[in-house]
Amino acid sequence: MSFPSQEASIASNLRDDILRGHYRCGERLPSERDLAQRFGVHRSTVREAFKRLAQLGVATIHPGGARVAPIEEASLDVVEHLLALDGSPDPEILDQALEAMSGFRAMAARLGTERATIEQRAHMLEILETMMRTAERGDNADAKLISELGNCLVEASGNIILKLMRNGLQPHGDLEAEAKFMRGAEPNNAEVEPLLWRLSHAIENVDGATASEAVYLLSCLFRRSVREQTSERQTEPRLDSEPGARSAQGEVQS
Amino acid sequence: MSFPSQEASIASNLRDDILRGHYRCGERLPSERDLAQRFGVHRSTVREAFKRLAQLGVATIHPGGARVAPIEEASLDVVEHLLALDGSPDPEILDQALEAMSGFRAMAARLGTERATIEQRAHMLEILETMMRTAERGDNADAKLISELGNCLVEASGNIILKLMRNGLQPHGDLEAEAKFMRGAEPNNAEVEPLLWRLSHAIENVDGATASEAVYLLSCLFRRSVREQTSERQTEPRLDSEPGARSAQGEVQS
DNA sequence: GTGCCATATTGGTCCGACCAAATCTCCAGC
DNA sequence: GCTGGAGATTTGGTCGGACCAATATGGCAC
Repeated sequence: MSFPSQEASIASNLRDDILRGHYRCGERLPSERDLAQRFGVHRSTVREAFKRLAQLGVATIHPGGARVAPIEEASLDVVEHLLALDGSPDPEILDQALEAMSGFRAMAARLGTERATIEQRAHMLEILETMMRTAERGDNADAKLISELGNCLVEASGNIILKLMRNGLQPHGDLEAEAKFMRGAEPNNAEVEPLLWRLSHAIENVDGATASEAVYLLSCLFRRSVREQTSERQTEPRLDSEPGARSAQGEVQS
Repeated sequence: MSFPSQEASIASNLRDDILRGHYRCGERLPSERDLAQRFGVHRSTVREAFKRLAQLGVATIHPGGARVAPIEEASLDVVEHLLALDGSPDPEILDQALEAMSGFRAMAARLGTERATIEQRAHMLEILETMMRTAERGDNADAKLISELGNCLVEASGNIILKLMRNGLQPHGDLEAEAKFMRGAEPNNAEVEPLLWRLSHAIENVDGATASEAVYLLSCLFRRSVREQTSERQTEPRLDSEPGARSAQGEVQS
């Protein structure tokens, strides 16, 4: 609770409220003095939180009052918080994130494949081999592995902008973070294997276009699996992890 | 000068200094009190600037001092400022940005093509037709048009994450902003035309993979042209626009 | 109802202060 | 000479209060 500074926790509160839709876009949010009183802190602390929100792109500050910005104008960095909202992400947002991740990996595959060093190429093939073995055994593919492969590709691309994009999609370089959302994904091994094979060959042959296509399709298998699983879970009662989360102000959502 | 608040201008100063490499990564930057005195403002103003930098990901603040963060860990939002540094962007960064933009458009093309409404599809084809006419006339392709096409594709994808990524690559939704860097690009029309043709058909036939490939190659033509032009310009003295820019602290860059 | 002006409100900045944690300094002890 | 640690210093985090200019608001005159 006191781990992060008060400023940080206030910023998080406000950010999440905005992302949750508690304030309508364009609406003025409470004044600094008001919020300071409400949170029991000094106004300057709230101001610092506001600066964060402004830089995050979820609010704009002008004399007369701070207003909520349309989410389409926010920073990529909001994705992380969008997915972490209320403990478990909105299925629609999650699907779009996985879709974007698929496209992003495809992009990284193209550039990374064409520019990888010998060592990087070897590492990628190694990861693919692990995935193939997993598939052959009939086990579920590990989402972490494809995340890691994506990271290798980004690294191999040597493109700083790609790295920055990844930061937004997969904060803290945390493989787990994304894999968590894909836990339980069970893509069909019969579909996965030929793609792994195709990808390996593309990497060996420095064929960016083919690698891109294969990675995209591969990621899409995960995405589809997650989506199916999510829609299943939606009908039955939730009984998995995150006990006690979602106790906050609750489901306003308008 | 006074248009932005003091906080904003201080934040910009520090940000640019960091991006320029004035402070080495991991190095402690001056204390709030120190900077406050140096800029002639109160400490709280500097603090607010620091919060921005922290949210931008170019610095981390802990008790004991703020430190410069490795640029690979920054937010995508730094790209804008990286390109605007010293008036004219570093050729290497510019090339990477155009490369990322190419890959990004390819991603958008895939998703956008598959999901566009009739109207969106028509609009895209319209833009392509304009480009074709330009090419047939033998005129230089207009970078703005391909930017606009990219925006249509992003819009058509309906993917919020893609929109957020675009914000980072092409701030303010400003078509000009990116096109400015591509001014003078003269991709070979003989190479451009068949790609335009291919792309049109892919959009009509809702063929995401082909559209993606075509858009990528198309964007790469622009990129290549810009790169060639930049390397040319590097040898001869600059005599184009932006008079008086680049007078700042200059080329430290270590 | 409409237009305008006085007033309350809001953000921007400043001053000065205290605390806890981190950093640095410097001297004792090995 | 090197090391370790106690103490002084610095640093960020927060607070209280204050002034200004721009904005928003309410109410009054038309």
